[in-house]
Amino acid sequence: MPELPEVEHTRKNLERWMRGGLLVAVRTSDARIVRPLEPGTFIRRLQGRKVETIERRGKWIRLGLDDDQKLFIHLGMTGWFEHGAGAVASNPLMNARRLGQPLRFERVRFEVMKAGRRSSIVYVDPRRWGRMVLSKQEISTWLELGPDPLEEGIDPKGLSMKLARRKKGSIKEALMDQRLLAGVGNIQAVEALWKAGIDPRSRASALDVADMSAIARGLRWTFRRTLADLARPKKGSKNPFCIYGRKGEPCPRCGETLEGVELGGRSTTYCPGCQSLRRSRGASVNSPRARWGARS
DNA sequence: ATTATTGTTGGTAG
DNA sequence: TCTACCAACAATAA
Repeated sequence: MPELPEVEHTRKNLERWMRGGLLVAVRTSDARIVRPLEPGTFIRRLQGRKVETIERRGKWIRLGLDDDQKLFIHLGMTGWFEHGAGAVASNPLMNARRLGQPLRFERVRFEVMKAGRRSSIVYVDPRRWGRMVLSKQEISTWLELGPDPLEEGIDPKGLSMKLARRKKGSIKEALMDQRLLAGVGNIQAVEALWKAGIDPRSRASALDVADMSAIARGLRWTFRRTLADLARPKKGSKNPFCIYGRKGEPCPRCGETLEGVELGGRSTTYCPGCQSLRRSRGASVNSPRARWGARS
Protein backbone atom coordinates (compact mmCIF):
# COMPACT_ATOMS: atom_id res chain seq x y z
CA MET A 1 0.00 0.00 0.00
CA PRO A 2 1.92 2.78 1.40
CA GLU A 3 3.85 5.83 0.46
CA LEU A 4 3.08 9.24 1.88
CA PRO A 5 -0.37 9.65 0.25
CA GLU A 6 -1.58 6.21 1.30
CA VAL A 7 -0.28 6.72 4.82
CA GLU A 8 -1.92 10.14 5.05
CA HIS A 9 -5.16 8.58 3.85
CA THR A 10 -4.77 5.94 6.57
CA ARG A 11 -4.05 8.61 9.19
CA LYS A 12 -7.26 10.43 8.35
CA ASN A 13 -9.21 7.20 8.64
CA LEU A 14 -7.66 6.37 12.01
CA GLU A 15 -8.48 9.86 13.21
CA ARG A 16 -12.15 9.39 12.36
CA TRP A 17 -12.26 5.92 13.85
CA MET A 18 -10.12 6.28 16.95
CA ARG A 19 -9.50 9.84 18.13
CA GLY A 20 -10.95 10.30 21.56
CA GLY A 21 -11.82 6.60 21.67
CA LEU A 22 -11.10 4.06 24.37
CA LEU A 23 -9.20 0.87 23.58
CA VAL A 24 -11.51 -1.60 25.27
CA ALA A 25 -9.75 -4.64 23.82
CA VAL A 26 -6.64 -5.36 21.78
CA ARG A 27 -5.86 -8.69 20.15
CA THR A 28 -2.71 -9.93 18.47
CA SER A 29 -0.44 -12.93 18.52
CA ASP A 30 2.10 -11.50 16.11
CA ALA A 31 5.40 -11.08 17.89
CA ARG A 32 7.07 -9.95 14.70
CA ILE A 33 4.86 -6.92 14.14
CA VAL A 34 4.74 -5.72 17.75
CA ARG A 35 8.41 -6.38 18.51
CA PRO A 36 10.31 -5.72 20.63
CA LEU A 37 7.38 -6.20 23.02
CA GLU A 38 5.77 -9.58 23.50
CA PRO A 39 2.16 -9.68 22.27
CA GLY A 40 0.88 -10.11 25.84
CA THR A 41 2.76 -7.03 27.04
CA PHE A 42 1.66 -5.05 24.00
CA ILE A 43 -1.98 -5.88 24.70
CA ARG A 44 -1.79 -5.22 28.45
CA ARG A 45 -0.21 -1.81 27.99
CA LEU A 46 -2.78 -0.71 25.43
CA GLN A 47 -6.04 -1.91 26.91
CA GLY A 48 -7.92 0.79 28.77
CA ARG A 49 -5.98 3.59 27.14
CA LYS A 50 -7.55 6.53 25.35
CA VAL A 51 -6.27 7.59 21.93
CA GLU A 52 -5.68 11.32 21.96
CA THR A 53 -3.72 12.16 18.82
CA ILE A 54 -3.00 10.60 15.45
CA GLU A 55 -0.05 12.12 13.64
CA ARG A 56 1.99 11.23 10.59
CA ARG A 57 5.56 11.87 9.59
CA GLY A 58 6.61 10.42 6.26
CA LYS A 59 5.39 6.85 6.15
CA TRP A 60 5.09 6.57 9.95
CA ILE A 61 1.98 7.14 12.01
CA ARG A 62 2.14 7.98 15.73
CA LEU A 63 -0.79 7.50 18.08
CA GLY A 64 -0.55 9.53 21.29
CA LEU A 65 -2.17 7.82 24.28
CA ASP A 66 -3.50 9.32 27.49
CA ASP A 67 -0.74 7.82 29.64
CA ASP A 68 2.09 9.29 27.54
CA GLN A 69 2.72 6.09 25.64
CA LYS A 70 3.04 6.37 21.87
CA LEU A 71 2.20 3.76 19.29
CA PHE A 72 4.40 4.08 16.20
CA ILE A 73 2.90 2.37 13.16
CA HIS A 74 4.53 1.54 9.85
CA LEU A 75 2.55 -0.28 7.16
CA GLY A 76 5.57 -1.89 5.52
CA MET A 77 4.81 -2.77 1.92
CA THR A 78 1.46 -4.48 2.30
CA GLY A 79 -0.21 -3.29 5.50
CA TRP A 80 -3.62 -1.58 5.78
CA PHE A 81 -6.48 -1.00 8.20
CA GLU A 82 -10.06 -2.23 7.97
CA HIS A 83 -12.87 -0.75 10.01
CA GLY A 84 -16.24 -2.18 10.89
CA ALA A 85 -18.93 -2.63 13.47
CA GLY A 86 -17.84 -4.45 16.60
CA ALA A 87 -19.22 -7.77 17.78
CA VAL A 88 -21.03 -6.07 20.66
CA ALA A 89 -23.43 -3.13 20.22
CA SER A 90 -23.43 -3.44 16.47
CA ASN A 91 -26.31 -1.60 14.94
CA PRO A 92 -27.69 -3.15 11.74
CA LEU A 93 -28.55 0.32 10.48
CA MET A 94 -24.97 1.41 10.86
CA ASN A 95 -23.25 2.01 7.57
CA ALA A 96 -20.21 -0.02 8.54
CA ARG A 97 -18.91 -3.44 7.69
CA ARG A 98 -19.18 -6.15 10.28
CA LEU A 99 -15.81 -7.55 11.19
CA GLY A 100 -16.83 -10.28 13.57
CA GLN A 101 -14.71 -13.04 12.08
CA PRO A 102 -10.92 -12.73 11.84
CA LEU A 103 -9.89 -11.41 8.42
CA ARG A 104 -7.42 -13.14 6.17
CA PHE A 105 -3.93 -11.95 7.19
CA GLU A 106 -5.31 -10.13 10.20
CA ARG A 107 -2.43 -9.27 12.55
CA VAL A 108 -3.72 -6.83 15.16
CA ARG A 109 -7.27 -5.93 16.21
CA PHE A 110 -8.35 -2.91 18.25
CA GLU A 111 -11.82 -2.78 19.77
CA VAL A 112 -12.61 0.89 20.26
CA MET A 113 -15.44 2.53 22.18
CA LYS A 114 -16.02 5.98 20.80
CA ALA A 115 -19.07 8.20 21.21
CA GLY A 116 -21.00 5.33 22.72
CA ARG A 117 -20.30 2.97 19.83
CA ARG A 118 -18.03 0.04 19.67
CA SER A 119 -16.13 -0.77 16.50
CA SER A 120 -13.20 -2.86 15.30
CA ILE A 121 -10.10 -1.48 13.68
CA VAL A 122 -8.15 -4.33 12.16
CA TYR A 123 -4.57 -4.22 10.92
CA VAL A 124 -4.11 -6.56 7.97
CA ASP A 125 -0.69 -7.30 6.52
CA PRO A 126 -0.03 -10.36 4.33
CA ARG A 127 3.73 -9.99 4.24
CA ARG A 128 4.15 -8.85 7.81
CA TRP A 129 6.71 -6.18 7.02
CA GLY A 130 4.78 -3.61 9.00
CA ARG A 131 5.54 -2.67 12.62
CA MET A 132 3.77 -1.36 15.68
CA VAL A 133 6.22 -0.05 18.24
CA LEU A 134 4.74 0.88 21.60
CA SER A 135 6.95 3.13 23.71
CA LYS A 136 6.94 6.10 26.05
CA GLN A 137 10.09 7.34 24.38
CA GLU A 138 10.38 8.62 20.85
CA ILE A 139 11.98 6.03 18.62
CA SER A 140 15.11 6.68 16.59
CA THR A 141 13.54 5.90 13.21
CA TRP A 142 10.92 8.60 13.83
CA LEU A 143 13.46 11.10 15.10
CA GLU A 144 15.78 10.54 12.17
CA LEU A 145 13.11 11.23 9.55
CA GLY A 146 13.62 14.28 7.39
CA PRO A 147 10.98 17.00 7.03
CA ASP A 148 7.51 15.88 6.01
CA PRO A 149 6.58 17.38 2.64
CA LEU A 150 2.93 17.98 3.58
CA GLU A 151 3.43 19.16 7.16
CA GLU A 152 6.59 21.19 6.77
CA GLY A 153 6.74 21.85 3.05
CA ILE A 154 9.65 21.26 0.71
CA ASP A 155 12.64 23.58 0.81
CA PRO A 156 14.36 23.48 -2.60
CA LYS A 157 17.33 25.54 -1.48
CA GLY A 158 17.98 23.45 1.61
CA LEU A 159 17.61 20.23 -0.33
CA SER A 160 19.89 21.46 -3.04
CA MET A 161 22.58 22.25 -0.48
CA LYS A 162 22.32 18.83 1.08
CA LEU A 163 22.40 17.11 -2.29
CA ALA A 164 25.49 19.01 -3.35
CA ARG A 165 27.43 17.15 -0.68
CA ARG A 166 26.46 13.73 -2.00
CA LYS A 167 29.36 12.28 -3.90
CA LYS A 168 27.40 9.40 -5.32
CA GLY A 169 23.91 8.24 -5.89
CA SER A 170 21.14 9.32 -8.21
CA ILE A 171 18.51 11.93 -7.48
CA LYS A 172 15.93 9.18 -7.45
CA GLU A 173 17.71 7.28 -4.68
CA ALA A 174 18.18 10.53 -2.77
CA LEU A 175 14.45 11.31 -2.92
CA MET A 176 13.72 7.91 -1.39
CA ASP A 177 16.16 8.57 1.47
CA GLN A 178 13.80 9.07 4.42
CA ARG A 179 16.35 11.21 6.26
CA LEU A 180 16.40 13.76 3.46
CA LEU A 181 12.64 13.95 2.96
CA ALA A 182 10.14 11.72 4.72
CA GLY A 183 7.53 9.82 2.76
CA VAL A 184 8.77 9.54 -0.83
CA GLY A 185 8.88 5.97 -2.11
CA ASN A 186 9.49 4.34 -5.45
CA ILE A 187 6.25 5.32 -7.16
CA GLN A 188 6.11 8.93 -5.97
CA ALA A 189 9.78 9.47 -6.87
CA VAL A 190 9.21 8.11 -10.38
CA GLU A 191 6.12 10.25 -10.92
CA ALA A 192 7.61 13.45 -9.49
CA LEU A 193 10.78 13.19 -11.59
CA TRP A 194 8.72 12.64 -14.70
CA LYS A 195 6.64 15.72 -13.89
CA ALA A 196 9.83 17.71 -13.29
CA GLY A 197 11.37 16.55 -16.59
CA ILE A 198 14.47 15.24 -14.84
CA ASP A 199 16.13 11.92 -15.65
CA PRO A 200 16.11 9.78 -12.48
CA ARG A 201 19.69 8.68 -13.15
CA SER A 202 21.02 12.24 -12.76
CA ARG A 203 23.60 12.52 -10.00
CA ALA A 204 21.98 14.07 -6.95
CA SER A 205 24.86 16.56 -6.77
CA ALA A 206 24.21 17.74 -10.32
CA LEU A 207 20.86 19.34 -9.54
CA ASP A 208 20.55 23.05 -8.92
CA VAL A 209 17.89 24.99 -7.02
CA ALA A 210 15.71 25.35 -10.12
CA ASP A 211 15.74 21.59 -10.55
CA MET A 212 14.81 21.09 -6.92
CA SER A 213 11.96 23.57 -7.27
CA ALA A 214 10.69 21.57 -10.24
CA ILE A 215 10.95 18.37 -8.17
CA ALA A 216 9.12 20.02 -5.27
CA ARG A 217 6.30 20.94 -7.65
CA GLY A 218 6.37 17.41 -9.05
CA LEU A 219 6.08 15.92 -5.59
CA ARG A 220 3.19 18.17 -4.58
CA TRP A 221 1.49 17.31 -7.85
CA THR A 222 1.80 13.54 -7.46
CA PHE A 223 0.86 13.59 -3.76
CA ARG A 224 -2.30 15.56 -4.48
CA ARG A 225 -3.17 13.32 -7.41
CA THR A 226 -2.68 10.10 -5.49
CA LEU A 227 -4.58 11.45 -2.49
CA ALA A 228 -7.48 12.43 -4.73
CA ASP A 229 -7.49 8.97 -6.29
CA LEU A 230 -7.61 7.38 -2.83
CA ALA A 231 -10.53 9.57 -1.85
CA ARG A 232 -12.64 8.42 -4.74
CA PRO A 233 -15.66 6.36 -3.65
CA LYS A 234 -14.76 3.36 -5.80
CA LYS A 235 -11.15 2.40 -6.21
CA GLY A 236 -9.93 3.47 -9.60
CA SER A 237 -8.03 1.57 -12.24
CA LYS A 238 -5.32 -0.82 -11.20
CA ASN A 239 -2.65 1.67 -12.22
CA PRO A 240 -3.64 5.30 -11.64
CA PHE A 241 -0.11 6.58 -12.30
CA CYS A 242 1.23 8.42 -15.34
CA ILE A 243 4.41 6.45 -15.98
CA TYR A 244 5.03 4.12 -13.03
CA GLY A 245 4.60 0.53 -14.22
CA ARG A 246 4.15 1.66 -17.81
CA LYS A 247 7.48 0.73 -19.35
CA GLY A 248 7.00 0.19 -23.08
CA GLU A 249 3.95 2.44 -23.27
CA PRO A 250 4.08 5.88 -24.92
CA CYS A 251 4.90 8.85 -22.69
CA PRO A 252 1.67 10.79 -22.00
CA ARG A 253 3.59 14.04 -22.49
CA CYS A 254 5.81 13.50 -25.54
CA GLY A 255 4.88 10.12 -26.95
CA GLU A 256 8.33 8.56 -26.69
CA THR A 257 8.41 4.96 -25.48
CA LEU A 258 8.91 4.79 -21.70
CA GLU A 259 12.00 2.92 -20.55
CA GLY A 260 12.96 1.13 -17.38
CA VAL A 261 16.16 1.02 -15.37
CA GLU A 262 17.06 -0.18 -11.88
CA LEU A 263 18.08 2.44 -9.32
CA GLY A 264 18.66 1.77 -5.66
CA GLY A 265 17.51 -1.78 -6.23
CA ARG A 266 14.07 -0.62 -7.38
CA SER A 267 12.54 -0.63 -10.82
CA THR A 268 12.40 2.85 -12.26
CA THR A 269 10.41 4.07 -15.25
CA TYR A 270 11.38 7.22 -17.12
CA CYS A 271 10.88 8.88 -20.46
CA PRO A 272 14.02 9.23 -22.59
CA GLY A 273 12.27 11.92 -24.63
CA CYS A 274 11.35 14.52 -22.04
CA GLN A 275 13.35 13.75 -18.88
CA SER A 276 16.79 15.24 -19.32
CA LEU A 277 19.92 14.02 -17.65
CA ARG A 278 21.57 16.64 -15.47
CA ARG A 279 25.33 16.27 -15.71
CA SER A 280 26.46 19.19 -13.60
CA ARG A 281 24.96 22.22 -11.94
CA GLY A 282 23.99 25.04 -14.27
CA ALA A 283 24.55 23.33 -17.62
CA SER A 284 21.32 21.44 -17.37
CA VAL A 285 19.95 21.14 -20.88
CA ASN A 286 21.18 17.90 -22.27
CA SER A 287 18.11 15.96 -23.19
CA PRO A 288 18.25 13.42 -25.98
CA ARG A 289 15.51 15.44 -27.65
CA ALA A 290 17.55 18.64 -27.51
CA ARG A 291 20.60 16.94 -28.98
CA TRP A 292 18.60 15.25 -31.67
CA GLY A 293 16.89 18.50 -32.52
CA ALA A 294 20.16 20.40 -32.71
CA ARG A 295 21.65 17.88 -35.08
CA SER A 296 18.87 17.94 -37.62
C1' DA B 1 7.68 -22.34 -12.98
C1' DT B 2 9.58 -17.59 -12.95
C1' DT B 3 9.63 -12.92 -11.98
C1' DA B 4 8.27 -8.70 -9.98
C1' DT B 5 6.00 -6.02 -6.16
C1' DT B 6 4.03 1.02 -3.15
C1' DG B 7 9.82 -0.67 2.31
C1' DT B 8 12.81 -1.08 6.03
C1' DT B 9 16.60 -3.37 8.48
C1' DG B 10 20.43 -5.95 9.98
C1' DG B 11 24.67 -7.99 8.65
C1' DT B 12 28.92 -7.57 6.32
C1' DA B 13 32.56 -5.65 3.64
C1' DG B 14 35.26 -1.75 2.84
C1' DT C 1 33.01 4.62 13.56
C1' DC C 2 30.76 5.48 9.25
C1' DT C 3 28.91 4.15 4.69
C1' DA C 4 27.44 1.29 0.86
C1' DC C 5 25.53 -2.76 -0.56
C1' DC C 6 22.40 -6.59 -0.39
C1' DA C 7 19.85 -10.50 1.35
C1' DA C 8 15.98 -11.14 4.16
C1' DC C 9 11.41 -10.60 5.55
C1' DA C 10 6.32 -13.31 2.96
C1' DA C 11 2.59 -13.54 -0.13
C1' DT C 12 0.58 -12.76 -4.32
C1' DA C 13 -0.18 -11.63 -9.30
C1' DA C 14 1.14 -11.75 -14.06
